[in-house]
Amino acid sequence: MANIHDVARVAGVSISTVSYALSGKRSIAATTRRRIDDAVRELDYRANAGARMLKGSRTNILALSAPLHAGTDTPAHMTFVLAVVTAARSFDYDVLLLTQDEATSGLRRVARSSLVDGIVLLDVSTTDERTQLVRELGLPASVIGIPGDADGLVCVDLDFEEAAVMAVRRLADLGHREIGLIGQAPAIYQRGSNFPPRFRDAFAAEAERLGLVTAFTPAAEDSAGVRAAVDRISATLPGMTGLVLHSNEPVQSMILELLNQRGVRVPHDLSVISACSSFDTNHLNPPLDVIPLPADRSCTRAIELTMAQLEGTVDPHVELIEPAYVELGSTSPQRSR
Amino acid sequence: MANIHDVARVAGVSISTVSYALSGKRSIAATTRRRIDDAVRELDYRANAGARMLKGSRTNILALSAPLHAGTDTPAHMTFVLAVVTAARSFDYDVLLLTQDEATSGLRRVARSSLVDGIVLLDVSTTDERTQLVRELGLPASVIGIPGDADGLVCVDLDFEEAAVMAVRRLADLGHREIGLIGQAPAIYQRGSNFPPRFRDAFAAEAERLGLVTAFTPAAEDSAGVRAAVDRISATLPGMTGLVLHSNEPVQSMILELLNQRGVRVPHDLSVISACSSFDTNHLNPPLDVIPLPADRSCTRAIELTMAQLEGTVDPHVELIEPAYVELGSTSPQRSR
DNA sequence: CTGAAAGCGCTTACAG
DNA sequence: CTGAAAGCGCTTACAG
Repeated sequence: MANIHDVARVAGVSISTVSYALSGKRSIAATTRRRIDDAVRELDYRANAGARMLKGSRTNILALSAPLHAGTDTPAHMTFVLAVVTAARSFDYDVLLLTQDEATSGLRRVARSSLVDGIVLLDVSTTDERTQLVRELGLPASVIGIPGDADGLVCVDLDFEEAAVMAVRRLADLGHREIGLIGQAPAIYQRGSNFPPRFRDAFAAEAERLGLVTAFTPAAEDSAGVRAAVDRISATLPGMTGLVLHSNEPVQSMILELLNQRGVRVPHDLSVISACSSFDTNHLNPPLDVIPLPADRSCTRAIELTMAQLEGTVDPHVELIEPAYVELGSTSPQRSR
Repeated sequence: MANIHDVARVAGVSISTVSYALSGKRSIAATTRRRIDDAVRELDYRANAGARMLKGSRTNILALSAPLHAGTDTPAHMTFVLAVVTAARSFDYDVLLLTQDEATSGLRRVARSSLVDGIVLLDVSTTDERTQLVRELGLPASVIGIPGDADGLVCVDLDFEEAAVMAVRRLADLGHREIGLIGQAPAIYQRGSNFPPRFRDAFAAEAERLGLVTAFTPAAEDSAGVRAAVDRISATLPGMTGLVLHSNEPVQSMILELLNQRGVRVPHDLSVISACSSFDTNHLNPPLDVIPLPADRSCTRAIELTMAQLEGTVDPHVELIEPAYVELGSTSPQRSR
């Protein structure tokens, strides 16, 4: 593999000039620059990563801790992983993938050996041992999601409360007075994932504030569980004319099919909103109004904040991403019944 | 961050002794070793990754090229990604995740800058530009899957042909004479993924060899597509008593529910086999006999072969993983009708 | 606008 | 069983 001395020799300059030409950190005569560029191309030169890390004190690598728990929506999870990589690359950073097995030991290892310049934490639970470790390590770090104790951390997440408020108001504005929420699998609410209860509680609070009648049920992810959830919520709230779905794609798809089988027309008989979904609700039948879970925005912001921490000091804080409402025709004004 | 000089000072030895004590590359007096271990613990020392890369000419990092195409079964894909990371870690290797956007440029970049010691390619298609690049780069590399031109490459994959043969023989042995295969989404067979046609063609060939009557249909992944597929195959082969499913979990689940709705009992009326599935078919209703797609074995083997390439020369070759048949009660002898 | 040189933190022959 | 020293390939003050 060609090194910087080879390039310098071919270009007829010193290695420092080569280095400066490539980093752009000082001005280089046009002709010199051309000779260097030619040599680089001729030799297919790229600066040795190890040498850059050692000397430059920047590794240009980020650690991504992305544990995949049972019950996690894998496609959504993957969307976040890819969004992190894409965002990191836009800052010329590569991403080292750390998994469940090594949740804390792996972070400690790559941090202590200066393999990475920063850390991104995915899928944090209310109590997550990784958060304490990140505080200890003192490395730039961003958390996607909000742990129970966010003290001293930089966190980014969709504003799930505001998303719930938005969904409730949309239905209320259309005249619906009895609205339901079908949520995630029951286990999720126990496991300590923090956004599902955040959404559920804000939903209930806003509905109460507006004087609406509500019902909530979780939904297990198989067809029996989905059917049971729909039965349960219909029984609890027979007059329900608005329904919010906070669940993964297969579950939402099954719910719509079930409604269809039972002759419930969307939105004629029931206005339905898909909340915090990371997939394209245009592919559902019918397409659902959606408040998207914007993985790209969360991840881009998390990477930006990590980069900012590398530069100067960014004070620890929680940054909530404003939700947006996308109309796709699955809600309509309440009809008199 | 403590460096090797700090450790040497605290332990009262030279840095070379520290280095050798940590690498185990020469014998160290027990008392010396203890002093070094204590110092390492006290200082929470880990060798600087950049310095090791530079001097040691090993980075202990592998690049994983894992493009996520439209139509890819994301949970299966994620299973492979995690299995690669786990296997790599067992050799003290970390994994750098490269995505679709940078399919070739990213590989070129990390290879030319000596950031990685080797490459693992996931989800290769019949014609895949990454394979030619890998040949060019001359870095240790393993391909999971089999590209059209495997020349000069080290490839690992489940023996899909043998899996198809196994499924057909199982049904034939039980006396079934008319058997069906429901495959992946139609787009998959066009896109150039190579295992779906491999499975389909071997299924047909073995059935013909045994004098069985067969029908094949792809299945789009929504409920309408699944229903259409089941209708199609029932119409083509009204006497069908054996059915093989080569599809993702939601599709297999929908098929079983559809059969149940139509009063088709498994295995009483229809023997069903789940083929090359990366999920737990015990969670289906009913649980299905399965020929697993063993992501862990493929990935472990791919990593082993990459490590072997790092050591000496491993000749390019294709390595097929023997399929296994797991009985879970979804097949039974054909009844006289 | 350019170059000579120090030094980042290791590993590993070489020497004893 | 241990140490002094070279050198991996860069980046970046320092100097002109």
